Amino acid sequence: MAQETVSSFDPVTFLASIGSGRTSRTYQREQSIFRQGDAADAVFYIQNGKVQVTVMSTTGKEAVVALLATGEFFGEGCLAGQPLRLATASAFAKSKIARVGKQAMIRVLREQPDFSQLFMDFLLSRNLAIEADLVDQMFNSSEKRLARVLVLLANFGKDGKMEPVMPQINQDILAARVGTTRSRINFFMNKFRKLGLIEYNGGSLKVHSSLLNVILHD
Amino acid sequence: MAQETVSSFDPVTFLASIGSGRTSRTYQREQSIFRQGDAADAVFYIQNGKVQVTVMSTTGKEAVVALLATGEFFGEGCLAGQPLRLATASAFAKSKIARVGKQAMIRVLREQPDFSQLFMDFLLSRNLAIEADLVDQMFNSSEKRLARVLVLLANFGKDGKMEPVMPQINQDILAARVGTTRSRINFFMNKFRKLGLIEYNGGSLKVHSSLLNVILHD
DNA sequence: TTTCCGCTGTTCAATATTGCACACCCAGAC
DNA sequence: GTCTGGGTGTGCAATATTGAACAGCGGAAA
Repeated sequence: MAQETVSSFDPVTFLASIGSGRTSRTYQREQSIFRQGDAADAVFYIQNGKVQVTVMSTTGKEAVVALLATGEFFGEGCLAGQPLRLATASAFAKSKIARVGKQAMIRVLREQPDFSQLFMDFLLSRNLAIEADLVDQMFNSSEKRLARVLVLLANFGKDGKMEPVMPQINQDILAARVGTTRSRINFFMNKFRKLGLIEYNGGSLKVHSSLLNVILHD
Repeated sequence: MAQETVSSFDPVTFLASIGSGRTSRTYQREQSIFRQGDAADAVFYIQNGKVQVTVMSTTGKEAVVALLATGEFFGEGCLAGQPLRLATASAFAKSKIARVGKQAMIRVLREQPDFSQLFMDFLLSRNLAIEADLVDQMFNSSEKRLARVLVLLANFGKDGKMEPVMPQINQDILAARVGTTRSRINFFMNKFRKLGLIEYNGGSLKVHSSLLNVILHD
């Protein structure tokens, strides 16, 4: 269901025709799109760029719940009746984001079967991704989780190519994404480097996905 | 969006009218509906009962990914293009389950806006639930996770009433749901009992949700 | 009744993880 | 050049968690 329909339909062109209820703007890196606790009254669509969704705990810890790329939605929780944002979304790179008001979104989902299907495909794949993250957390040690995240990042936003990971990734961000402390991340990054599974040195990071898979499937 | 539409529409009546492509049958407690690795070619709907969805790791560990009740769907991963089941679904209590073939489901989603909306509402709320589980795993210790799971179980399948948890819950199941070992579950269950937060003794389990919330918000 | 079996209670050593420290490196600001 | 801040490399004690025992208990089956 997923792939076929997505390619046969251009959401950007479609979104442009919605008229009122929709706006579009550009965000710079680090700029927040909405913050945890804000009123939740719109859904967003990434026309271009990358967006990070994080949750802050009451104790100050931060967790990266999703890292999304062009063609993905976020903020859809409001459609399920969430009055407030449960997470903070911010541009991870310069991004062009479309905003569709909740009421407009509901109307469009009802009236436009093609768009509805596109959105549902997104929900389904997002569901799989979160579930995979959850299972990963429950089964694997932080070492394996880091290996998995590195492999995911190496392929993130790239068709099938591999290797260099986005420069804006640092050990703190990895810690939040993996769900552990920077101590641990640093420890394993050095271990992986010594083993030749990754390469880095201040400059950007290269990941040898095939090698890291060895860690994953010990 | 969620509640209003769900109540204005009866999926069972609707499902009965689909005709071919849909079947319905009863499962006894513990009976599996599909198993991890099976071909994924249908979506299921709980007309009545409770269903548990679990994932087995390659190392033999088991994780409970979802515990679903009347009115919820499962096996929807196949709509996202999953060829094989990633998890095992089994009846947690005697249950009446409707099975809708993948093709029939796709057709119905396209042709029946009401049903499509119902299903989308389910996907949205399921998304929130999994995300909540993920965040819980990333932030909280097993003690807090157990407290949270107990509170969720106390309300599971009940309107707003409280107290007695399903009898079929044992410490192994709790361990798989919380994502830890039985050692740990046993330790905290005794701790909670000593503190008067829960009551049990071979017989069934009673949970004092309001008291357990103290643990959650230490 | 006796046996068997599933579940709970309890222990414990081996590991994994956290939470802090503090030194170092380096590029950009001044 | 020097300062400074962000990121990295270490180390380490305090905790949390695992994984595996083994005993006891009570109901169901034989």
